[in-house]
Amino acid sequence: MSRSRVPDIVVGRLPIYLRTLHQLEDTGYTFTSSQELGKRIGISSAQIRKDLAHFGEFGKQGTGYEVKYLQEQIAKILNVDQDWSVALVGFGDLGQALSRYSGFARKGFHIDVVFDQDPQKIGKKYHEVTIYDFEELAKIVSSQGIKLAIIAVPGFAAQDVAEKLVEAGVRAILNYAPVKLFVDEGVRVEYIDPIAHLQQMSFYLT
Amino acid sequence: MSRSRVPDIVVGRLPIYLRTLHQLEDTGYTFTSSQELGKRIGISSAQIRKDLAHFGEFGKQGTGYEVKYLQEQIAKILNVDQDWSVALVGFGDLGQALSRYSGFARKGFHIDVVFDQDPQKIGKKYHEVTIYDFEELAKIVSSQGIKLAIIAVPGFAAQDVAEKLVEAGVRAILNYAPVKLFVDEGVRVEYIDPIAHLQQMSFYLT
DNA sequence: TAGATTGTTAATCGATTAACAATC
DNA sequence: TAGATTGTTAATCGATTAACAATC
Repeated sequence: MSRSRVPDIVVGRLPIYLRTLHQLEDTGYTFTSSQELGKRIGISSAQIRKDLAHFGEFGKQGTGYEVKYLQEQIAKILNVDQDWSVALVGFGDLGQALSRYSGFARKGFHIDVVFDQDPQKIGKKYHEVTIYDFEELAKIVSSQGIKLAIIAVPGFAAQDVAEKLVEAGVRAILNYAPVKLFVDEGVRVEYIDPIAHLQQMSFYLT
Repeated sequence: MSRSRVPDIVVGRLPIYLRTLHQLEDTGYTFTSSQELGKRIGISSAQIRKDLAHFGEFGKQGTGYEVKYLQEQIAKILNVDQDWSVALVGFGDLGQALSRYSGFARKGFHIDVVFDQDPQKIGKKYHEVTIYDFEELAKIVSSQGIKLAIIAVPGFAAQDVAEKLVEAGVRAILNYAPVKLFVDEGVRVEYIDPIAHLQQMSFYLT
């Protein structure tokens, strides 16, 4: 079964499944079912079973899924059964907040290098991280084999940063800048845009 | 033409259209076309025309759309031709970063009140914002008629906070906690989950 | 007029849901 | 055995794309 054609929308739900399985585990569940999961996530049980079927068979008729086992399997599928080294570009307000946020590391995404172009910041250490000159990005990212990056620079600079990152070997970018990024096919980009979400919701307000 | 059945996915694209129109305006464009917009956003021109058709006719055959006019119309549709007062709940690392982020206010979403349950923080002022006791949430939110809120509390506390917010009259919630929120029908919830995005992308890494 | 682009309808594509035989 | 739940197929639903008459 080739994974190359698993719909992106299905892959996007796997982290939610994983999260929910952790919550079930914390609550003391040993087994669960597609129905239970669906209820907690807010989708149908059929969708969960169909999603999982893309990757194999993980349950037992009559009894459902073993929480721990399904958790491990999904973690493996997502490649989050290992740690990842992440580059952060941009150390303004947002970048600083992201670098201080412990949630990334707790889930295995370690922000190991940070870049900025401000001479005031370069070379300094803030809360354990050293800021490198943006000029050194190519050298450092490629020598450390970093595949994941977070962009937290102003919109006008984001496309340029993305190109440099991809050039240096980055294959996936989490982009906080409010611009569409155009990158080589095969490089993944995900967007975080809270303003867009607020605007979408304000549509429904009176 | 009833707007009550505009698909949510269409509403979700309007902020992107708006953003792109601003960029075009900044670059000096007076007119644009669905093709131009589509190219910049990465979707088809047909989709843009079809999306806009839900709300009226905004273009001219042969010449396309006037940038400024379409901008104003979409802003009006989204209700972002006015300012909104926003409540922020949770003043930990994330909440502090959000309250310091000027991007919300710049787009008309003003974080006017902040709540936390930590007695160490309550009553203090940080960068112009005063922190209120979580106990006062109902009173303050309802008396100020606040309809929009941002949740930045730990996962285990989020559902409880959401219920209190809705009780106090909040109709739309931007949720940074990694949990599904169950709220009354008619209350909108959007989720910000960078970890989920990173995990989704790591699926594609080797 | 000729070229360009809209708004809209029909065709296609893909995702979700319903249903059920298999089986624990 | 009886009840529960899986994995999977078929039916439904909804979103995207293609195509084109209308018209600036």
